[in-house]
Amino acid sequence: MSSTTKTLELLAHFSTSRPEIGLSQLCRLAKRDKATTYRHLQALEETGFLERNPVSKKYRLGPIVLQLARTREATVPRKAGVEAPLVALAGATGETSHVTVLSGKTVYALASCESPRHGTRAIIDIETFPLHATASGLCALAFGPTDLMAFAQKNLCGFTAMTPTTAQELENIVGTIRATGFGCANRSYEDEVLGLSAPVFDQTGHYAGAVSVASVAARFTPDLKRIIQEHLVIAARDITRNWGGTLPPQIEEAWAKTLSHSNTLDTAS
Amino acid sequence: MSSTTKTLELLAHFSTSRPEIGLSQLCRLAKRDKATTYRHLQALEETGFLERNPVSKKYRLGPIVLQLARTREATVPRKAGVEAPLVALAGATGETSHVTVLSGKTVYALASCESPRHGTRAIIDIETFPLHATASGLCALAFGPTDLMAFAQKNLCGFTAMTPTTAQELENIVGTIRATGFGCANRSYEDEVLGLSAPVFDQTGHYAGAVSVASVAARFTPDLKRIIQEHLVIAARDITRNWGGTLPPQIEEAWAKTLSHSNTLDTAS
DNA sequence: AACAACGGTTCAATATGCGAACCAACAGGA
DNA sequence: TCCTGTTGGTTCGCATATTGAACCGTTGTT
Repeated sequence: MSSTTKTLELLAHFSTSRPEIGLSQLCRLAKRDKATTYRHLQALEETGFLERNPVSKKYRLGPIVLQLARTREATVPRKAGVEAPLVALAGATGETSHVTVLSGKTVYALASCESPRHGTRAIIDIETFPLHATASGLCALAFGPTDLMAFAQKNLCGFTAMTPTTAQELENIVGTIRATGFGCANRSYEDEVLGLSAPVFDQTGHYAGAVSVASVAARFTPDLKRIIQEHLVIAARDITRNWGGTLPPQIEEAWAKTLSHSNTLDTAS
Repeated sequence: MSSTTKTLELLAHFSTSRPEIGLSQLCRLAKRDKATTYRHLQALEETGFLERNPVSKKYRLGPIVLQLARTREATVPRKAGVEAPLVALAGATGETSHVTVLSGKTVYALASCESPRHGTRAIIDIETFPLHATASGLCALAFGPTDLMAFAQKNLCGFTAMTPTTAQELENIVGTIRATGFGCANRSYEDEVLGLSAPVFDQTGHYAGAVSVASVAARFTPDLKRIIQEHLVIAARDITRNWGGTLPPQIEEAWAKTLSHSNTLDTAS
């Protein structure tokens, strides 16, 4: 791993829930040496990726990332095409909805939207999604580049008792997803959360990301599952269209087939 | 210069006007070795800062920057981004300084900062600034949305003898502001106050607001004007940067031109 | 076929990053 | 007051990761 990679990985520890980090704290989070981390922080500071909070002396993200984000969005307008379908999806299902994008071998959160319908709801506070344990990640394995599966199988860490930890388990799950057209992660990443997702495609015709609904497992029913799936289809179609892509016919067929007899499927599928 | 710094500097070459760059092209732009640049690009790609356009094979910014921007926006709201430059501006000019934002057709005060240097000083105690009579308002007319002028001309109320009250007067003033890059309101809102302002831009590339200095007219001199203008430029650059924006080149050009021969201009300009 | 430009790779030399150890400042607690 | 545990920051010798000239294979143009 290059020095640059290690440096840039430090930025992943900043989030809305932990927006400012001091040197020692970051060393613990990243499990790194203090001197090294300090030099890394200095490099990030002098390039504008981090700045110091003048009062707390801690480090926080710098203004340059706003600049880069604007360029990215101007280059690949993704975020703008997601807002409306996402709000509609959260409203229709009453559950937290989010969109992820696949870049290289990593699944990133792009946007998320909570529904106020229930007091308890799933919170999407991670930046990158494990391939084997989340609905979005499984969707990428099922419909994304074929070399992703081999990569995922090298890192089958268990998050809950339900997390698939063998290559065979994972293959089976992905096979089901290919057949149904919907990613499903039943308490495999967090104990109380059940995720459902549908793939989204871009103008190159490749898998681009997934739109997902994270439901509280305790209130999940076959009825809710069907409602979520129906609206996932709508959202996936909308977003795919907004991104200039088209849905492969086999995806549409899988969806149609799944929905036509979804009442006969149980929630564990 | 560290390896990481050199790597991160590569990202600066991506912009809305040049959103995708190939290896050789980037080597020329950055005046770097090809092998080195290639490794740098790989580091940026595996951390998600860059991704390959699957059709053109060129590099472009990755989705992770959107994530970082969201965190930054949540960490440092707009108001926080003006504090430090505003204090510096007030300190350097010895005059009351403030920042306004344009929202719809209204110019609001966002923050203000007084300097203790003089016993008499301008007090910014209004919440919204008239478009045709204040430096901030005139700045919005000169660099903001084009439909603002028509709106302003419908309400040319006179505050002092110097307030422009005809559409033609206002057009002339705004024309001067576009040419110089600085808003100027010479006793047109309050009898004893002369305001100078510079525009600030946000991540959308649009006019976002103005940073201004309100000076007591009686002690205004060409020397003070020049000092204020120089520090307005610094503050406008800083705030624009903190808000994730970039200054249009024509603004920078206008400033450079104005400052290069400001000693030949009188205070009434 | 010749040519140029492209992305990508090799390898010796050395610049660069590394981390244990160390400093100074600060903040409770006894 | 001392003691202890923080914090951010620095030093220095060693080892290795980084460097760039040169090279390679492919693609597209003339």
